[in-house]
Amino acid sequence: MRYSTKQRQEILDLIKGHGESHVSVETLLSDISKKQLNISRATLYRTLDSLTEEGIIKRFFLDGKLGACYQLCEEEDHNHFHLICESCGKMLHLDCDEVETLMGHIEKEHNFKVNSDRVVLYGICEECQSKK
Amino acid sequence: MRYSTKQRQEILDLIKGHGESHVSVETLLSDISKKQLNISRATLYRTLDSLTEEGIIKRFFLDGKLGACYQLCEEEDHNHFHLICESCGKMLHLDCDEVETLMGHIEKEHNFKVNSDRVVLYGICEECQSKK
DNA sequence: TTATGTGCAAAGCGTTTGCACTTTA
DNA sequence: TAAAGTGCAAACGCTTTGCACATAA
Repeated sequence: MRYSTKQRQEILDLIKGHGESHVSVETLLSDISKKQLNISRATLYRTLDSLTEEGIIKRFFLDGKLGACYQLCEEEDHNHFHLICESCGKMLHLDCDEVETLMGHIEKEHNFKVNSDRVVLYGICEECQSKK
Repeated sequence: MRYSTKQRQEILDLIKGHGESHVSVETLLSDISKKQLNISRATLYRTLDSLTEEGIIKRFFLDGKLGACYQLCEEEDHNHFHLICESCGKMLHLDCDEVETLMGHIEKEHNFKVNSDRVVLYGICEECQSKK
């Protein structure tokens, strides 16, 4: 049985506060100190682990960036990919027929069952393209 | 100017020995000790860094797996994605029209320029599917 | 011979853990 | 009050770095 503690609730709120985008542990620690919450590093890590195990948040790593990032899991009733801008770090959702087509193709023709939840396409977003 | 040393050559050979698949630092260290090569950890890490900077190999992280993995960069004359099996770790190449279609779609309709080199789709390969 | 690479050991840094204490249900 | 969570500090594991020595060009 899992207890609902103040720390757990506050950590989840912090992550929710970042909406759809990912948060690093570093950011969470700085959020914690800014808001003067009493949450130790150990509790933060332990809570992130259990939230991940429970499927409430998910963990991933950005190439070139040290340390894990987390974000809320979404209700998935259909496949979609994520786009992450290599320049600004922004995350976008890619949720269209072409994704379904590719997934279907890979499953049928390549006999590989893709876990779309984990698919991240890196690149450069519109804004960052026009900046240069 | 970059020197061509015995260690550098041996490290590159080890990576080449793994062909298209990725190698962890841990694996390289065990290769080194098996073959009784005189290469220190520090040199390994420094060499991996410089090979990465030079674009000869590339580094990436697998979710859930601690530590970096490396693999040879390929000559890319066309876009392709990688498939990595979450169960056995095997890497496959996905190089077909559907990838081109999706890339074109994302670029035109979503104004996002995908770096296909970094795209990894995780899932379960044919063999591992039939094992269960 | 001088710029670059190497080895060693120590330090760095994100993360985990042991243990005593606190809180939840 | 029993099971689960917390805080602290120490430990861990991967990676980086300072420094003296070795090697390539």
